[in-house]
Amino acid sequence: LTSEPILKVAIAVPLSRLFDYLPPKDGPLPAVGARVRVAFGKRRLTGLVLGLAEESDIERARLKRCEAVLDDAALIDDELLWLLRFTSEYYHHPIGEVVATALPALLRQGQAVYPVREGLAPAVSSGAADLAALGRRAPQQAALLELLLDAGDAGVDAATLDEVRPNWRRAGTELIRKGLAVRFEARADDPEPVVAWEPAPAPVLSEAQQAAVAAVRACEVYGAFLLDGVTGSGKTEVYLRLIADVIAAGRQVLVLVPEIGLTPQLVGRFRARLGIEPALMHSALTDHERLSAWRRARAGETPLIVGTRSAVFTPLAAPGLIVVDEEHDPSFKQQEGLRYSARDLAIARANRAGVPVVLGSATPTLEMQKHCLDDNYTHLVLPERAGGAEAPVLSIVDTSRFTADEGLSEPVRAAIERQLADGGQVLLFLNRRGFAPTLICTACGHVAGCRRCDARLTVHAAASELRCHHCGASRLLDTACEECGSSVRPLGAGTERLEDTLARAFPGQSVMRIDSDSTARKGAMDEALAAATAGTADILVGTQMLSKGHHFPRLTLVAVVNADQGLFGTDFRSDERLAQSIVQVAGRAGREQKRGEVLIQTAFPNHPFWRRLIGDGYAGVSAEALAERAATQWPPYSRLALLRASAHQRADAHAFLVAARRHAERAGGRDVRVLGPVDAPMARKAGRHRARLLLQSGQRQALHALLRELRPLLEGLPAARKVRWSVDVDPLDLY
DNA sequence: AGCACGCCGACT
DNA sequence: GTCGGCGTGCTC
Repeated sequence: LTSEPILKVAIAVPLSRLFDYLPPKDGPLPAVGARVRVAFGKRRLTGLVLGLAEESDIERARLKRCEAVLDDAALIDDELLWLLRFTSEYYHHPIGEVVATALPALLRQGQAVYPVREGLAPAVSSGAADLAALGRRAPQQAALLELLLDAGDAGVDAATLDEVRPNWRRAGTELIRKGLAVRFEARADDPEPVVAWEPAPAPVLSEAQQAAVAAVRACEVYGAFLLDGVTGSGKTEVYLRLIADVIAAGRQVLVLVPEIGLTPQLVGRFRARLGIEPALMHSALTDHERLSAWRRARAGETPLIVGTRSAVFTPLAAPGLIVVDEEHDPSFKQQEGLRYSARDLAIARANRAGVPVVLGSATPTLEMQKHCLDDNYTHLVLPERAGGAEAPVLSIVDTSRFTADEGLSEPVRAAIERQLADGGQVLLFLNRRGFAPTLICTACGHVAGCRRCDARLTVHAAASELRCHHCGASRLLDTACEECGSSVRPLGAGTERLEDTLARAFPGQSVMRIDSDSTARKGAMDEALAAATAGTADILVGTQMLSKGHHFPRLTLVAVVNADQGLFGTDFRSDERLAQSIVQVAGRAGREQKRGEVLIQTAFPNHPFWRRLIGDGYAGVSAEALAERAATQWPPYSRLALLRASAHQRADAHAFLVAARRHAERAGGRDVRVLGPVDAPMARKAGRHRARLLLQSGQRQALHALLRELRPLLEGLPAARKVRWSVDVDPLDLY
């Protein structure tokens, strides 16, 4: 006689362990993957059963019994459970919290997967005769019964009854007592999916597209494919053929996109070409909409799921293909709490499910290209479509020769004039908000700094303020130097100043600035974009937020005002990002019959980066970066982990990382290196001091083993010190 | 994370 | 005399 099994339950607390419970007093054992309601401390919480065990570290007598089983079968199947466990292990994040992020809010709160439909139905034996018998003596009951008989065997929902006969319950109880009606409770299924419509005809594929489709089609198990092609090269068409295949085979496709708001065209094309309504998963859904989409995906009722990063956790009854569109987009990476990369999890999931994963991008990340070089992934290249718009001319403007005091150099000014005279629209891209990034004293050189952190303050002229773009602090604009009282001068140019300069340089033209300051008001962004698209604005000044997703038909010139930021960044991705954003903005310059022009203002015109970009475009830049990293940093570069800590007290964040570092160094014999001093300047943001420690290893296993050892140390921190920490794993060490 | 316990300052 | 501040510890 074996003893009762023990339930291993994941609970949403920041502890990386499972909690043991005894099964409920009566009723069947919960399935692995089912939710249970448990007492946890003084609280009642919903947890997910992740396993059954014979024994527990805690003696049985001290174990609590779980109070209720919320699902009569597994809510989460083995495939998805594996992904949740993997996520927890890989990102060193508590399993309960991973489960919580993966579940729709309503399920996390313990609601039933399917809403219950309750109502009243006529008893099989009842009929017109009973109606007559009730007669005038019981008119309420008679009327209700008539309603039920009209509805037939299926009966009527309580909700419907509430509407047509608000006081039906009294009469209903009587009818039930008399055996004339029965109460029913049934699972309310989701409505039938929208009837398919006639798919739009498919265009003829280019040779490269055919080859790409054939390569993925030939893959009947897991395989990763990098679909590399610029905008307009026909990536979507490749997705469409593959998706259509998979759906025809009765399986499901999961498509991850960076931001659903930016991809209405993509969803529209799916709809038109596939003749089905995709299920959308994104943050703008209500809890009920999200649960409904989740349910349908899980039941296999919807063949196509399109969603943003959290959609990687959508359950799939029959996965057949995973697509990650714009693979390089940073929004696939969650930057808070559980720091997961939806792209990497999508790859892991495809691997586990034994299905192909297609990663599309015009500017693929270095790590994906490295995988292709190593033959882990298949590189599918779509050349620019013949007959399409010609690629724009890129040229460099040397700001060490042409001064660009207020953001605008003479060659750029001349180009703007030329393009405007020709009826074109101009976009100036400057990734720096405000009037000027610095306020400097003309006498002593003092720079206005933030009092809350060590960043310099940005001048916002319209608001007459100095603002810290780091911690958010702001104060009134100084009229004189706070140190010596001499006059102060704004140095350098932000979007606000550039807008000013342009308005003065081109008096007759309309200048429009689009950045997070100008679009802070609700709806302002849409208005601005509408004006920009319609062409009512001749000159656009914008930050990063303007770099993607919008098409301006009249645009012929793009000027990258300050291109040097990305050139010498400390972030190992900064050059990659710079190339990506230039390629992105450049891709939008030019209209029919008119080749676009891209001007890049830089003080380092001879930097090899520009030579490559102009010569070979993004491929050249990334090839160079790949070669350079292969020579200097790989393989260690391929296994990185960033340990982040933040605390109210600077000393606390510091002490924490010192402890982590000491531990890491003791473990040094196992091929893990600690990079960067803990004493590097700590940023202050949102009232917290943040510090980071970079760990590097040639061996994935060794790095993860070390992080696992660090976990108890991290979790054992006194809560009162308010130290928060997280681990970033980046990113080549997946498969 | 939440929640309770526990010990020290200003108050219905 | 208590209410409540947050430091400390615990959660199967």
